[in-house]
Amino acid sequence: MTALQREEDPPRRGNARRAELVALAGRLFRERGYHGVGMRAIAEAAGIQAASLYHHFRNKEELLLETIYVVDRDMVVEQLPILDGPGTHRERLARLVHAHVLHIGANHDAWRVAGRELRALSPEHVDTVQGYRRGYQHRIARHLAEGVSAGEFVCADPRLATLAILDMINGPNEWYRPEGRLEIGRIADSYAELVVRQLSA
Amino acid sequence: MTALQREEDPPRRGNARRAELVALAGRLFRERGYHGVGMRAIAEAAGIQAASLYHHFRNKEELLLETIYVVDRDMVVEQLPILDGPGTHRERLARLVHAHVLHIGANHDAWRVAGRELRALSPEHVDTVQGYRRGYQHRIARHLAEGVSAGEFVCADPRLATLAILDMINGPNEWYRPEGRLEIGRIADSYAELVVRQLSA
DNA sequence: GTCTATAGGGGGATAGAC
DNA sequence: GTCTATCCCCCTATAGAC
Repeated sequence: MTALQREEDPPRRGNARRAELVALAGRLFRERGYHGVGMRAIAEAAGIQAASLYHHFRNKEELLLETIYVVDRDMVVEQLPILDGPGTHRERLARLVHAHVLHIGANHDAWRVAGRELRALSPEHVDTVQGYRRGYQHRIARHLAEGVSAGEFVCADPRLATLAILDMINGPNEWYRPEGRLEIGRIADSYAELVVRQLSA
Repeated sequence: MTALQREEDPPRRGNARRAELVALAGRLFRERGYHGVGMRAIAEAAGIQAASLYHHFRNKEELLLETIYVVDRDMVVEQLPILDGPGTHRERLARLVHAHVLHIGANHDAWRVAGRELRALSPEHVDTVQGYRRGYQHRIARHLAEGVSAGEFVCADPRLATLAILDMINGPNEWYRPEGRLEIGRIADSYAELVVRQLSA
């Protein structure tokens, strides 16, 4: 976890220009896919030449990596501690699901990219990101198992139920549109309710 | 629907070689992504030259289209009629979910590609495929609404619940491995149960 | 039905000036 | 920090022989 403070050699100084370029690339990656966007297109959107991007980033993959890290690190570092907070197992799970869906709504460029373009990373970076995802998943599975022991949940296979829940709550990542019928807060409410009901007798 | 009998000019004769090449390309697309596989790589895997592929297919996209059609047409034409069969609303829904998951297990190359590479198709082909998906989705939403009327289901928003269910039962597409811990039939059983429970009071 | 050869373009990335 | 110029590779697709 602390490895993330400086996971790569180049200094992660609070560079506004850099963050700006990452956000810009993230939007293009979401719209056209990582392999569908060239360095020339990213540069053009930023109003500079392709070669200038290499002053800010080692290579194209670094742009993708930074986009994906934002999402997956956030989920483990900021959302997951909800399960260690106060309340019953049901309440804590509902709170996590709610926060998870809101996070998708607030970061949908990066989420879409993280969901689709993982394999475009190098094997080592794929491993790192998958480590985060496994951490998130395992913590939830443990929460379900503990909820079963506490008599709050009914669930034959907590690991499988975790996969089912994660696939469900990650779903809005693919179909949520800010201008659509459903406001993200309402989706978050409904999903928290559906998940808890799924785990009740 | 009948448009699919001959949706493109070149005759869809029962060509074994053609089907073989589609299956081969589908596997590569799954492993490396559509844009990550070149015509040279597909040809090499088939033991021929890249130019020879253009005797069988107009272009690269046709290879992708054929892979995706198999999945999405099957679901509407072969699986969806389950909802018109005998049984209670709960039984029919459970049967559909079960069949859906088994279909993923039996066609996981094509499913993975259909799930990830839709946007690589031309806009017209995207529309056609999305038409199938909307048909599938709307029919399920109607089933849920009818189940509510019949007093079998509890559900505040059938359309949203349909999205939640579909995201959940499409999930194994991303993580199911034939050699993994869970046999596909067991996943299908569990998911049918989870879905029905989610819709019960 | 498969081949060789090639057209024509776009890809990521680098060198070195300013 | 951005530029111009350029390298080298791979891409899809076509022409035409066999």
